[in-house]
Amino acid sequence: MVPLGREFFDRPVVDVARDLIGVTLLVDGVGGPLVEVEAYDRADPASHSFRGPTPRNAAMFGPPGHAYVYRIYGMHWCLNFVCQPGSAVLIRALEPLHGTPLMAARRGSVGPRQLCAGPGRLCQALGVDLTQNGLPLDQAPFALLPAGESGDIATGPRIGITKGVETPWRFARPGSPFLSKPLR
DNA sequence: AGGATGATTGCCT
DNA sequence: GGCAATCATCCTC
Repeated sequence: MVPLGREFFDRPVVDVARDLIGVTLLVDGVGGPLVEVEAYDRADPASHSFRGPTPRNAAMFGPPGHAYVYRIYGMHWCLNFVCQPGSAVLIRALEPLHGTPLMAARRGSVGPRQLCAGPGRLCQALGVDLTQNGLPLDQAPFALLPAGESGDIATGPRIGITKGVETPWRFARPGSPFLSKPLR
């Protein structure tokens, strides 16, 4: 198994995204196995990095294996894992397994499948905001635990974008009840 | 300096 | 299924 340090992330972003399915993400001990992610890279019109570095996307051009957090629609946070320069993996959904009472307290009264199904919901459940932007993923508050077994992985078009809509860079555990949207 | 937009979510019909 | 919320960012003038 490839260790989840810098060398894991210093690879083509699509390879990293695939390999992240099943990896357990914890933020201060709260989290679970990733079931849905998306890849974005420098040559991709849907990516924040497409038009080059700016203050907001600076972390995307920093070292691999760090967090890139940004605010979307003026109200939600989205968490990414930075790979090679200008590329990152958007963390879209995970299976709530560790610290679920704290997740529920943060998310309000929603069912277990709604705790971390979507990038904004996941950040709310795990307490992610701008204070984690740029932090290394191999140190507290983050922890990444290698996947146990590599099950099936489905691919499809990414969600919520208006450019690059055909690019099939969404990766998910097929049939998982914890996805933001179903994917075969 | 001004305005359109967004890697979303939840509430309404 | 449709649409409002809500505001920092970034493009255009």
